[in-house]
Amino acid sequence: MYTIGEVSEMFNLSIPTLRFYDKEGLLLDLERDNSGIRKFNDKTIEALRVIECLKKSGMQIKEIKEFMHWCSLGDITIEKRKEMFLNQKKSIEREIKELEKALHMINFKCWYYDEAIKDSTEKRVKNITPNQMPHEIKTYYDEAHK
Amino acid sequence: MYTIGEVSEMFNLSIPTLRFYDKEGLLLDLERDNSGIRKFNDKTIEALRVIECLKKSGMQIKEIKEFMHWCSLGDITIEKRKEMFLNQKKSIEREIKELEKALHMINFKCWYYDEAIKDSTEKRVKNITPNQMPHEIKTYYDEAHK
DNA sequence: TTAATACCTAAACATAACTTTAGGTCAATA
DNA sequence: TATTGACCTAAAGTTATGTTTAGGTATTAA
Repeated sequence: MYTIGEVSEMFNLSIPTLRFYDKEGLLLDLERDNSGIRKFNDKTIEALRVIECLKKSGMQIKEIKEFMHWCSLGDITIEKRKEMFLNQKKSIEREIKELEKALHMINFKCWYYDEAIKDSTEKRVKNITPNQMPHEIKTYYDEAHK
Repeated sequence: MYTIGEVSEMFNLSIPTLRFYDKEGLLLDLERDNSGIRKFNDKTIEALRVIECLKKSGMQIKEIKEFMHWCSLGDITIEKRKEMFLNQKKSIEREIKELEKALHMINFKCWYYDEAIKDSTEKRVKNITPNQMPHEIKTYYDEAHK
């Protein structure tokens, strides 16, 4: 059993944020003691791990809430939950691809500014055509401009 | 030269969003015709490509604005700009790693629900210990719970 | 000439996800 | 006994990133 302060440290989430998640219905298994103080057990901790993951993958709080609700309904929602994770998987994979595309542009820009720094000016590098670029830089450029 | 409507289609950004970017100082090279209508030239288009990339990589509008301002100051800001792209590169790489971590949890959950679906209940799979999991699933599990 | 279309502005509104504030409880310590 | 520290609530405030609204201009098509 953990207090809200301990959990706050464990997950690097502020205390108000944890209360907010509770209020929003993300922590369905959260217990309270006699005087109303939150007691986080292993189930809630595991829920927070899942929440962390779903948030990172771009899911909104109300969707996570819906998922938590499904969990509370038991075995009849197994297929729904599986489908949700499958969608989330696709969504993360798309996101990673997008980030890799952005990385290509960034790599191109890093090369570009390295060249500019050599000359102390953008003048020369600004006019380089794709065919004059080093091969792997051209690849970045083409990817970013396709 | 493109109109705002054309650019909106090209980048899949709404017309109000483009006007908003302009107002926020992201489109410094944007020209206007006599009657005040925006004319997007190749330089603005390229700026939008960079904006798209920086946004995808998690940068905020006011930081992008600052970068655009640096660009307008010319060669004296080359090093600053290089540094910014280098930081952004690190930031994207961190982000990709985070997403891959989330993907591990998701892959574990997909396996978990596949097993549960086979049984029509979570009862059995819920109690499987890491050592009883298929090897690659255990890897996901360990990664997600480390 | 009138009507449609594509543009313009300023300002208000919307939304998600928190954070801050103001006021209160409760148990342990000086 | 008084104070400190960790918790509680409800409600208001904040921030980023747009979107919507209301009212106006300019060009073209019927």
